[in-house]
Amino acid sequence: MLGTVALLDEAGADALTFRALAARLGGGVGSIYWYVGSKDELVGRAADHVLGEVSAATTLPDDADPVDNVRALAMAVYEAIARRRWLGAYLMQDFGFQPNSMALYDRIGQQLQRLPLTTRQRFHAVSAVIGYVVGVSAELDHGPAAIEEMADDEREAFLERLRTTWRAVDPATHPFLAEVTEEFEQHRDEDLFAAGLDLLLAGLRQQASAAE
Amino acid sequence: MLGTVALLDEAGADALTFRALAARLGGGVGSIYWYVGSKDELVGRAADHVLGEVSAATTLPDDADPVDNVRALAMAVYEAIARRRWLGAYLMQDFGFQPNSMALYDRIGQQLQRLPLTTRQRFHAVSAVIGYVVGVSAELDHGPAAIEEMADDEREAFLERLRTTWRAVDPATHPFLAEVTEEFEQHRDEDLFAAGLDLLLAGLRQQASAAE
DNA sequence: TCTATCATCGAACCGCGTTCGATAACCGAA
DNA sequence: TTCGGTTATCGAACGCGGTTCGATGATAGA
Repeated sequence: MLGTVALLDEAGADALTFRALAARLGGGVGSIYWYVGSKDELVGRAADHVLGEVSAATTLPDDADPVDNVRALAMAVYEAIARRRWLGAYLMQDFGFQPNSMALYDRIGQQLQRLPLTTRQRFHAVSAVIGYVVGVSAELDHGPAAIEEMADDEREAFLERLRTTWRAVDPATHPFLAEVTEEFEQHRDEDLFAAGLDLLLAGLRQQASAAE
Repeated sequence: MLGTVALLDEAGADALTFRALAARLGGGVGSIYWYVGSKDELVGRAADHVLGEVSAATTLPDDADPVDNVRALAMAVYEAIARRRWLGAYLMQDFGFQPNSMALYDRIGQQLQRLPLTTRQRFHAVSAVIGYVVGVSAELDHGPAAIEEMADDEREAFLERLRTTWRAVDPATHPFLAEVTEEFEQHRDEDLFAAGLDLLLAGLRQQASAAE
């Protein structure tokens, strides 16, 4: 009955208590502990499960540019985390310890094996990409990113407070904040993520081409 | 008495319960709530406080390369989070909402204002750097990074289990993992972080030079 | 039919953040 | 001096959530 995973995944998603989960399954609280040792392990498994799905749903053409393929994978993972915010926190915890996350690690690495890099450079690059993707995506889970879950008036109050804070900064002491205020108010998180990812990948491309 | 901040900061650090904190201060549990509305706010303030110290302790020469200066700031923040792991999680929550984190954001941005970039490019770059730094650093807090806190035998058992897991991967299905196993076992987290940061900054340099 | 493993259950435990009402200590005003 | 109100402190009690535990039923091989 590790359908628990799929259930927690699709149904109530996160913020799900053990008691609620047990009730939904029509089972007892203690039963869950026969299948899993702790809540962390449960959610960790669930996280790895959806990660497997994401990876499986992304096809990487052999004749495509390796870095483009890496980008495709990274964006897919980002979107998955953006859709299910709870993923981020748990991927941070144990990326590299669960089967599907290791598989994904390897899959990105395989793409880089087609580039003229040293083993160390590949190791660093893959770690950087995964660190960036997971880390930045996880930030969505906290702070302002929980905006969608707010009630309308609550959200409006929050945004208003945010705007007030930003407008209150002194252009003399914080010239850069003043410059990008407008950008900040209009930005889409996904574009931000993609732009940073492209910077990272540009650095990687440069490293690869430097070695011919 | 916001010396609470410094106390939680230096003394017990994280994993600190309200009751323990109150006891250490020789005060009552409820007293804390007169100064602060919630635990999140308390730790958030503490986080922003040390971030301010980190920024203040880092001098950026006006005649130095802007990107080098950004790198120096990023490394300083990384080291601070590496030293006090609890920082990462809280910086993720409210970076950009507290004074010192906003100031740091601006400070990085000011460096980029010396480069020939569009406002949007600067906005993306600063966000990417901060996202990378905070996100990747925060990953230290979870998972294997808590190694130092383990008892000796516990740590040894953990490392052994980790090695076993990695050695068990099939080179045929996971060729990349097989290639980097050795690198992984020898790596230092700080080098990993720096390597990824340098890739990101290389991409940024390229973007700047492309615009002359 | 007996027995041992598998599987389930939910009451109870425990630690946590948080709330609350009581209570001083201080201070300007009458 | 006295009084009302703000400032500041306290800790018992609440509610919630993960986890433990012993009991109990199912299932199957001997």
